[in-house]
Amino acid sequence: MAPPTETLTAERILEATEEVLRRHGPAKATVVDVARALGVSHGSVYRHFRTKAALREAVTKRWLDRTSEKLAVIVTADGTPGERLRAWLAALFETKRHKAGDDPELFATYTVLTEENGTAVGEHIADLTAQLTRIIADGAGSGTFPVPDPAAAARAVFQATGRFHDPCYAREWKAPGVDEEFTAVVDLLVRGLSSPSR
Amino acid sequence: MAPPTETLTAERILEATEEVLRRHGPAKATVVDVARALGVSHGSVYRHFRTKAALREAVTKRWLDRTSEKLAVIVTADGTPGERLRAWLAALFETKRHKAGDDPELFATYTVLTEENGTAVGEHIADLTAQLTRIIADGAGSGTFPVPDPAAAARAVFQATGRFHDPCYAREWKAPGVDEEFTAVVDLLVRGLSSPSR
DNA sequence: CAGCTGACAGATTTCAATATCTGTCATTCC
DNA sequence: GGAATGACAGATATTGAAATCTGTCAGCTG
Repeated sequence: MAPPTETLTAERILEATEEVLRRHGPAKATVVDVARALGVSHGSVYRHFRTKAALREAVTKRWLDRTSEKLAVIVTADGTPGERLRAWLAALFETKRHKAGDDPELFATYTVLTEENGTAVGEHIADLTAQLTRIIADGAGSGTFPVPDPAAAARAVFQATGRFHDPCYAREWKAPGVDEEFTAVVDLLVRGLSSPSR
Repeated sequence: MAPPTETLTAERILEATEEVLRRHGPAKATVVDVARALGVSHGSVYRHFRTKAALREAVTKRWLDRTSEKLAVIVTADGTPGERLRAWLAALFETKRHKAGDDPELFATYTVLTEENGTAVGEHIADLTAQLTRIIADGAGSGTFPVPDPAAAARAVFQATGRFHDPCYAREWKAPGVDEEFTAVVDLLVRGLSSPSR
């Protein structure tokens, strides 16, 4: 099916793995399937990834990184810290909601993968909170967000908005009124960050 | 095993059901088990609950209501709205964390039950946000919390603190530093509620 | 010789036969 | 007569034997 003449690279294996996951789901996607899709023996896959778990972790990381990269643009964009904070949170919500809504099966698949890969998720969350920290630190510098510890504030904001980005709430993202709820939470948080009484 | 001479009541059945759930877990707890524990035939259980699902829902509701009742006390307690809000949120966290930590298996069991019983959970959440609304409305009346819509603010606060009461985060409640994270989120929210700039 | 293959052992999954459970109801018991 | 029983049909769960998969490695191939 895939051209078997190209050299076998980790990237090509990851590509094929994602395709196999999309087709078969997380429970039935096997290394043999991946090898078959690439027209090679499964032994060759093990040359690039020591175990099936490592392969799944790599493909998970790849998926999470795509989100991080998308959001990174907003961190350094124009606008006040307040605008960027709102834009960043809205983009995070929108991205996740889109992924969950467009291809629910693939999203469910990756949700399973993230559950079995605490490390990759931890790093992803660290990435995202680092981005948030930069925005809030900008606001701390300019006096918009008079917070003593931007990193702690970023963690708090990230956790408080979990309902709008954590996969465990995915099924509620299509309910009517979520957008109002999202706005209400973000407003409350921005107001909290902006409050000078510290 | 249980005295078979007492009259069979819905409450006794619920009691026995909780015990069977504790022993066997959500997957292997059967109506026959419950009947056996009560020393009656399973047909008798069906006289009080139309289906197994109804029985499980009733026992779930009972469990959730125990939490609601505990928290209701704080709503009408002494203290400023700010103090009561913090106390209420802390009690909610503490109660859940205790349940999860003391008897992890029973907690896991009830987590499964709540997942299959959207309705009971919805009502429970409605109960809790109503309690929160009363506290915030008090604050709105006294000027402590100058919010235009206490009910909306209550929903936002409840959702923003999900990480500290939603069972899907239970495994993180024993991590070091959660208390600081809880405090950070609550501080941010209280500051947001207290901010006069509306 | 670097990369790929395919046979292999042990672990895991599938599948179909078997057992148990759910929900009903005619009958029994007090 | 109201409450409980237990046999029953269809649905669901368990089990163990057979099939498949994971991870290794000695040897093949270009």
